[in-house]
Amino acid sequence: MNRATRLIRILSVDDHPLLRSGIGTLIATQPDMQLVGEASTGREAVLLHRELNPDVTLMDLQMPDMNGLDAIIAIRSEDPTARIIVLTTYSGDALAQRALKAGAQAYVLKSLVRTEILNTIRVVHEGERSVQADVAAEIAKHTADAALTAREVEVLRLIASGHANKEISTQLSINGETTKTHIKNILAKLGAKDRTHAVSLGLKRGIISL
Amino acid sequence: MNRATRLIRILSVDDHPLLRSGIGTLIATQPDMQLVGEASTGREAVLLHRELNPDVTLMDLQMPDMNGLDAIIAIRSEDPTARIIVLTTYSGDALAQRALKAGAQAYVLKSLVRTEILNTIRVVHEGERSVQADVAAEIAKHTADAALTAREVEVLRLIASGHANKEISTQLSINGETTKTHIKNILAKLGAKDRTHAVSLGLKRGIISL
DNA sequence: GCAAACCTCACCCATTTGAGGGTTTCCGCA
DNA sequence: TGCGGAAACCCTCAAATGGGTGAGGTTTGC
Repeated sequence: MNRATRLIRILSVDDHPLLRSGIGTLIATQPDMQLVGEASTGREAVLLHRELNPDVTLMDLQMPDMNGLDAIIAIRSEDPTARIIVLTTYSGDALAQRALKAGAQAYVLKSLVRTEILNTIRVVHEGERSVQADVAAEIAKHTADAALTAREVEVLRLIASGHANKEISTQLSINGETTKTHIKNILAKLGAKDRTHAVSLGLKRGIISL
Repeated sequence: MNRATRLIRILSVDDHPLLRSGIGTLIATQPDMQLVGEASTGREAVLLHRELNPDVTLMDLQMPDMNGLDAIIAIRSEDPTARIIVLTTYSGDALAQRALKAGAQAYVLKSLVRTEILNTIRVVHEGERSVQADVAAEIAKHTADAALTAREVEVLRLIASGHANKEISTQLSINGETTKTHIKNILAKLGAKDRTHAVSLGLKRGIISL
């Protein structure tokens, strides 16, 4: 129970081996930290977390197989006390807000200098939430006006893939009119002129990704 | 002249400190390689390359201040024998082709396993052309059919911003029918179902950016 | 000097999209 | 238990989009 006598056990989740390696060496230089596992997909992360029960998990959001957000949800449902720090490339990422809502404790930009990442790990391990100040501001800017529902995000994703309304309706097993309703709501919420603009804004704000 | 007795001196250029760190530790494990410098912007890369004159440079394409492509052009104009390996996140990146044209020797995905990256460094250091040929062919697959003209890229960029055909026509001072023609050509070349899909593909292939 | 792109414009026509209104059902939460 | 949001469905109609096809004028490279 005494933190000073016990290493912070860390699980690192990222699909880029080079990045994981960077995190690994960073942690290796810290006397109070220990890397206990690495995962390259969300699915692996869930399994490893169950097995290792780390103190802190560093989680990328964009990954193949199972994305970071779903992984966070899965992990937190198994272990509501799990402490997870989201690592992401871009600020203004709408996924970040959802990740925090899903139970992540903090949100850190990958481009940050090492010391700030280490600080965040320690702060989160102490049990406090921590979100980068500028990131929080960036998120706040886009959350009040543009909070798409799960269904709308789904539709937006299909739009980005080039699907016509009919195809979207088929894929989601809903009526064509319903698809149009969703799209109208998406355009209104994002302040987009048309579907194409909506995709651009969605990408810019991290609501969807390529 | 004797390679076996001399370390491969490497310059690493990436705006993510964690990724640079990963590359650093990767190289540190290799007896025949040595990391001699790190840069986080294109501008820094040009200065450091001039100062250090490394054997091989690992260069990210997406960076603040000066992007990797411009950095490659600058470096190669100073030193036409410079060996540069492009590191990128996505395959099918149109920027990659331009980077090769600008004088880069190879093109490697960041998500590749470590050994393949190391192999590429060695091969490029040997000065073999085979890599470039292979990669060029690989990329040609994605770019031969999708070589948009300057005008078409301009139109695609405006589409991505959410502009309607009329607005595009006005901005470019061309007839509405001409705009339609350009868009038709864009859709055909990219193999896109509609303008929205074209934007997605354009982003994915690095033809345009947000 | 000619072929090959590229940019430009034109016309026809089917389909898709998006702006206006609506209604109903369900679910969580106060 | 009633309120609000989300999700589904319905209707009309003007505007925008995209496919097909052709055809001038320019620049560029062989």
